[in-house]
Amino acid sequence: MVDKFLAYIRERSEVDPGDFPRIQAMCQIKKIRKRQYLMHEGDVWKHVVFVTKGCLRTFSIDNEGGEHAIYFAIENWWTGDRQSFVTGLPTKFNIDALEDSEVVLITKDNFETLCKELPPFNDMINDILHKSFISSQSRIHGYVCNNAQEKYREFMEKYPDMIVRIPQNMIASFLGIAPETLSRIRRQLSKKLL
Amino acid sequence: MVDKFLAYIRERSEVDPGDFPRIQAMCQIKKIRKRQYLMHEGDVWKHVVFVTKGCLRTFSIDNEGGEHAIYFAIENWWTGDRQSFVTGLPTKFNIDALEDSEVVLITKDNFETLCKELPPFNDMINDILHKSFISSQSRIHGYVCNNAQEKYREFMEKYPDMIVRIPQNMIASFLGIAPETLSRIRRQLSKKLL
DNA sequence: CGATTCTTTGAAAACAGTCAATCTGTGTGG
DNA sequence: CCACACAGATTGACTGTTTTCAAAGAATCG
Repeated sequence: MVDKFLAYIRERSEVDPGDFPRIQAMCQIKKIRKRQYLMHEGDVWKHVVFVTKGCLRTFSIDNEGGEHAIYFAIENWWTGDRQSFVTGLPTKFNIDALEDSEVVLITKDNFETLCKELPPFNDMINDILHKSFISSQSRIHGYVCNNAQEKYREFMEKYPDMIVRIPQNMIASFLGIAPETLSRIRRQLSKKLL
Repeated sequence: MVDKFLAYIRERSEVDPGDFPRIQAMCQIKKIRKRQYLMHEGDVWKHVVFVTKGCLRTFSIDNEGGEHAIYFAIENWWTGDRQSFVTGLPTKFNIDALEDSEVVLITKDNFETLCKELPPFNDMINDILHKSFISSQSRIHGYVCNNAQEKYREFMEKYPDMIVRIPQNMIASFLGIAPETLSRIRRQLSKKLL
């Protein structure tokens, strides 16, 4: 399934397809079955992860043992922990699979080689970083300005493909609200639409 | 006061000081007095902004007219609206000065020239972008996982220089809570410390 | 089908928001 | 220099929302 990754690169960058075999040689495929972990809190994370199939959840565990979803990644999304990747410090997060999934892994060394030797690849990565930053800014904006109901509506609009695949209790945890609260919000919204 | 900006570049990058005059020529200084605006909602934002003095607040205004602080920038911080800068769309935010301030402005064209022609400058910018992204991730983490009191404690630890300069009602708005709530949290915390 | 996981619902408790009044410190103009 | 206005902080009473806990219904999977 590296093909999906190469197709992504073809679409998003000016990387010469002649370099694809070289990229492919640096890719490692990993299958993760539902409920299995890709990353554990405390790991030092040394890979870049591209999802080719399934759905992964990044979450943290608080002092009371509660899980908080931070990020979801489905096909054609990236995941991992950039902080740990960049700094070499152990990660505070966990990543597990919500469905049987498949990812492409690239080691830090290989990734840096690609960035250095294929400028269009590097441009693509910087572009992604840019967009990720802008989208995280907009997410912060949502946390500060929106109440629970507005957060949920925004989530629906922004990630319609996710809403149908991800359990509600995890969406609630992503939004920073209790699952019961989300259930009640959904009831209110469905009443409004009648 | 471009000096402060050049000192920042010297410290954070490998840019050859021989290029400093060239950078300086592209910088425009702007003074902003307390309560004045640097950016208005609806503007298309075409500058990069580096703060050399004072304190600026980025905020949005909701449908009921309430202000929500999104971001503060003091000396040696960057501000502006990257989304508008990159996409050319009008900004949803306002920026005003909380103190008499001074900033360095670089136009988009000049900024792109610098990034293209001075690779170490470009590296510095990418590094900043990286760190900004990581820090916004950690802020999201805080919004999802922390209650009001924990958010405030985290803010104090992270930005001790800001806490003494920024009015509490604006910190409250930054944290997404009512100013009265913040006042009560502070009382609780000060009791605990006795 | 039985077990597990997820969602919904209800009632009570905890929490945060609003409104209004008071208090404090700062700065301005007479 | 004083009086006053003003912005910001605090407090109390009240309202409304969200969480928590517990239980009962769906849905899913082996």
